[in-house]
Formats: sequence, structure tokens, C-alpha cells
Amino acid sequence: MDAFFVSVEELYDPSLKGKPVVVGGRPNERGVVSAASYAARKFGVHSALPLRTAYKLCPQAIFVDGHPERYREYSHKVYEVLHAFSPLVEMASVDEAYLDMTGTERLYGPPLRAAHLLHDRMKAATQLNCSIGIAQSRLVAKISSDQAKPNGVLWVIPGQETAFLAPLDVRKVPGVGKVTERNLHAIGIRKVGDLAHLDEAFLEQRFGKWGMALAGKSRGLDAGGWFDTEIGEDEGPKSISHEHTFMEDTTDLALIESTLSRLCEMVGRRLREHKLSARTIQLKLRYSDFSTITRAHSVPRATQIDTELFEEIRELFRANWKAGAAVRLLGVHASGWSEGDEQLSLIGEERHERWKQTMAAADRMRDRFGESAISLAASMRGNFRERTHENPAGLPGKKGSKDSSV
DNA sequence: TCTGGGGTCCTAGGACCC
DNA sequence: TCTGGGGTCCTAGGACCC
Repeated sequence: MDAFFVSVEELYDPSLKGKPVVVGGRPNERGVVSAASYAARKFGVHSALPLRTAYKLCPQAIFVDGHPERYREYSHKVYEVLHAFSPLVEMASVDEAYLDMTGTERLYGPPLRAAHLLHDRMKAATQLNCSIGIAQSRLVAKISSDQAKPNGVLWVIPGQETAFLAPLDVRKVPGVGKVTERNLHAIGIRKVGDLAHLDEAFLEQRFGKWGMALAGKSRGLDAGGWFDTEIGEDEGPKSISHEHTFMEDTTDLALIESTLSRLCEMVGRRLREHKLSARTIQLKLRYSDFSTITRAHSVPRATQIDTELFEEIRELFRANWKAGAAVRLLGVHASGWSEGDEQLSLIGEERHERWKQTMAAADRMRDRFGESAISLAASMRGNFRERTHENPAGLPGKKGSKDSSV
């Protein structure tokens, strides 16, 4: 989808159309640009740019908060259109998908005709622009759809992959970021064509496993990496995490621990939604100087219970925090889903079961009354300013008389 | 420039086991 | 006694993607 977040925001507020729009937050906030309209991009604003920098480049831009629910809603509409068009659909992210069009020629005609048909249907059903790349591999299809933007269709005829890729900057290859680009530049490789001419053995020796994949990519092949599964496969998540950057760095232990507790609640809730239990719990800690550590612990008994997650996380925090050092970011990460449910001591088991039922009840309350309807007491002990700022309409406020706590 | 949040995959070292 | 080889699991960090 083209400028997806911006385009969705324009549907909710048509006055944004054609103007420089920045999605991601207020210009004085800590944060980065999620998406910029094409008008804003003319000023050099692009995603991942700090909001404060975007403001300096384009002070007249309209800054809007992101609305993940809206993007999910439209992502679903996009999926419906695609799925009606061809059954083999794989959403690669909220705004990107692969379609396997094998065997649809009788239905839709040759590739370009099929693509234009889909392009029109997408616009009619969602009012959103998209770009479509057609090729024999996912890699080339993705790169050609990037080249087709905005609002275009591009077909790379079979056999022309190498010729199509050769003049492009290596950075256009998915997986080649800042660092790999720098490393490639250092040995005189700037274009995908330069890469394709290189000896595979040299690439492997220089860049390891990744070098082999790179050699294939330069020739338009999917093999060796993220692209070698069948279209349409969907395994569940491998990890679930939440993190929070404070408006201002803090040394306030009450605020820190209530934030950790809240993050554990968010992770726990999502674990239960997915019916998963995690064995490995990881704390992420970023200080004022941006130095970042992660500390993990694997427990014998997998859990999906907020209080159990929080016990682990608090241990990890207390053992690893350079006491007094101002904290910029905290994160809670769960992974390592357990196969079976090992039994623990009877007392531990009873306690675990009671909490399980409590969590289920809490989740039902949140479904009915909203996310802030119920919370661990530990999540509410800290300073309220952070939370009120994030969710002005959410928590009742400092009086707390209406707060429900476990 | 003053740097989000939610993910995946890869590397590398060490513990531990047979 | 002066030191193997293979495998798995755990942990930490980093590149990269949207």
C-alpha cells in the first residue's frame, strides 16, 4: 500500500489530503516518524526520522498521532480484497502482501492485465492506492513494487531479473541496511549488478551465511533466508513484547516498577489471547546515553500470568540496574513457548490456578469496560503523569477511588 | 538530527550432557 | 592426566524490517 498510515488518516480526515502530513506523534515528543505523506517527503521527511527533526525540516507539516486500530482495520479490508482475488495470500506486514497467481491466467488474463484489475478493485473497495510488482520470485516482486511506487504496476518479465536488478543500489535489496551497505561500499560494491558479478565463495567467506543469501538475491532468488517458505503459511508469533520510552529519563523507582508491572500486564494479556505460555522472560533497559542491555531468565514452569512475569522481571531489574542511573526505556519480552504444562509443587500449582482464573476474569472485564478497567496494584503505585499523558481518556486519575485493583 | 515499538533472524560463547 | 567431538540449551547483542 502507498503511504499506508497517511492514506488511512486522510480517509478519517479528508482535509489532510495533499498536505504535508507526518504520522507518529507531536513534534515535541520523543519518537520517530511512522509515515510521511508524499508532500512531506519533498522536505526530506521520511519514516524513522526523529519527530523533532521532522519538525525542523517541515514546521508547516500536520503532525498526527498514529492509530494502530485503524491500520489493522484497513489491513483487514486489504486482505479481503486480495483473498477474493486469489486464495494464496500472505500478509507480510500490515500494508504488504504476496499473492501466488499461479494458474489464474484463464481467469484474469496475462499478468499485467491481472495486476491492473486488482489495482482497480483495491481502489474501489478501500479508496486506497497500492503498487504492484509482478515477478517469478518474491524478492523481485517486492523490489519491483517498490520501483512502481506511487500507485503503479510493474512486471519483471521472466529472464529479465538480473537486468532489472543490476542498476539498482544494493540498499534496495531487502535485508541490506545501513551496516551491510557500508560494508559493501567499503569493498567497492554499490549496485546489485556489482554484487552479481562477485564470486559466491568470496561473499561467503567475507559475510558468512548471509553472503551466500546475498549472492542469490543479487540474481533475484528467494532462497536462503526469509523468503523460502510457501506463500500462505502462517505460524503464530515467536515472541511477544512491549516497551516504553519515558517522556523524560527517570530514576524514580516507584515509576520504574509500576511501568514494568504495566508492561507485564500487557504481555500477559497478549499471551493469553494467543493461548501461549512463555519460559523465557527478558528485561530491556536503556539508559540516558542510549546504551541498552537485555537480561533474560528461563523458568522451568512456563507462564502467562502477569504477577509471575512481574516477579521475574523485577528480579532481573533489581539485579541489573545501575542504581541511580536514569532510565530512558523499559521493555518486557516473552518467548520460548512451552510444549506441555509441567506440574510444579501442589501449593505452587494451586496458586498458579487461582491466578489463572483471576487473569481470565480480568481479561473479561477489559473486554467489556476497556483496557484500563482493571490493573495490578503494582502497576498503579508509581507516578501517574506518564500514564495519563499516554491515555488521557483512560485512567480516572489521581484520586483512584474508581480504580479497580487486584 | 537526538534517536518508537513490535517483531525476525543470526552469531557467538559458555554450560552441560553423552 | 594437560585434555575430543557432537549436540542442545541458554544468554547477549546486533542487523534489519515495517
